[in-house]
Amino acid sequence: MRYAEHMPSPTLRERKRNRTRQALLDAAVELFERKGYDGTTVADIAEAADIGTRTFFGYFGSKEELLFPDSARRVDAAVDAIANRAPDDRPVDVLLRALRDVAAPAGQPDDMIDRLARLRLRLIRTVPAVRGRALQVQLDAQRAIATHLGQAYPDELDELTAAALVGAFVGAINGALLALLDSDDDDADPEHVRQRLQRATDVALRPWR
Amino acid sequence: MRYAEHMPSPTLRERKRNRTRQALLDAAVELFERKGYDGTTVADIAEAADIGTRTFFGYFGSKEELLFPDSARRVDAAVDAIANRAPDDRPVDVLLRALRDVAAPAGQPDDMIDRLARLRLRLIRTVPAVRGRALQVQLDAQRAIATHLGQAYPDELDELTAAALVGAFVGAINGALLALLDSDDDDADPEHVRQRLQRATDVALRPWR
DNA sequence: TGCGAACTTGCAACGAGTGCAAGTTAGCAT
DNA sequence: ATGCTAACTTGCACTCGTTGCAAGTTCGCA
Repeated sequence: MRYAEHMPSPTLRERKRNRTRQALLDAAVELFERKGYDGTTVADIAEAADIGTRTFFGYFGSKEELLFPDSARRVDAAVDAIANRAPDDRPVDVLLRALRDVAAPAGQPDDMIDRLARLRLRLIRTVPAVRGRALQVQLDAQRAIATHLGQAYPDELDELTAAALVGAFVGAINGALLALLDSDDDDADPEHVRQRLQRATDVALRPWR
Repeated sequence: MRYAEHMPSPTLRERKRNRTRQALLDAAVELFERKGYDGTTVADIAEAADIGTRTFFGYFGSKEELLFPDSARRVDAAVDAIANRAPDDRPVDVLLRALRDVAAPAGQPDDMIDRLARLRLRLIRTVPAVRGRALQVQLDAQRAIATHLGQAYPDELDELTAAALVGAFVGAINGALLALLDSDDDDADPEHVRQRLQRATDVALRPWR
């Protein structure tokens, strides 16, 4: 598929680097949960991970980036989903599968990842800076997906239509999800929520099918 | 309609305040154009408007806010458009009119507003912080419109579906616009841009007609 | 065993944003 | 007019995110 270069961590340096990176993530999640996002400084996180404050920025470009550590991998997964389409797939089918991979990338369920996901969701709702960053990450993913989808169906989708299509789907899901989040009858039934979401986006996107 | 309280600027204080606010906006636009967004400090802007740096934050909550000075008015216009719908309008029709009002609020064309709009578009493309803020403003507008649209058609749209629908529309337009903007790099002619925007929304919204 | 590249770190600095306290000024009732 | 109050302005000191720079340290590899 193409993640061959991530599997073996051969060099010592690389292993150390990964360990430090993970330590930063763990420390950040723990501190954000305990003292809140704004109540936690980058210096706190660095100290908890036992590195110099300055060094933090060699690992993450900003404080917010800690909350979206795997955005690149997710986009890759979506792009792969487009590349590996079946010959008789329609653009909409491919897009739906790609979007599923962005939302929940393949891999064994991991406690720490789940914890991060929940934390992220809460912070997106409550911290403007985090919300802003989330929207930017989403936009980047959207752009990448649109480009690849357009290239996958050059005859049926010009660049513009591909971008509009992807925008509509992402926007619909995003809007529904947002509404769900701030009409706070929150996370009761994960399955029930999924169905409501499915129904809402189905109605909204019917014209595109 | 409901902007009665904005027309007369009776009190001296209020007039002065408006003047200072406008001076800040003018200074900001001029400086951003001349020295770039990141090359301009809040202190620069305050000095150019002849007020103390500290006072700036009594007028705008942040540097980015300077670029979205009328966001509240725009949302109001969209909400009004929903309230003043014709009895036989379909949700989609209403939504279209509301979105048109967000994009270009009614009022006589103003040079300074046009200049600001162009500057904003350029900075959204080039400055991440501005892009993030723009997305947040858009999201807020989306939320307000979805709520009111849902209330206007309580029988046909539940909150969730309304949110998904609005999200799909906005997402489609946004996606198309984005593609258009970063495919071609020109932005000079105001009329050319308008046509381009028209074409993008046409493509984006075709499926709904 | 070295040598160069990559990494770490402290320091100084800049800019956004905020709380506070002291001074001004406009609005308004008398 | 007079004076009281609320609103506004401002400087100061401070926190925090972020960056450039100039050491020093460590690793990979020939």
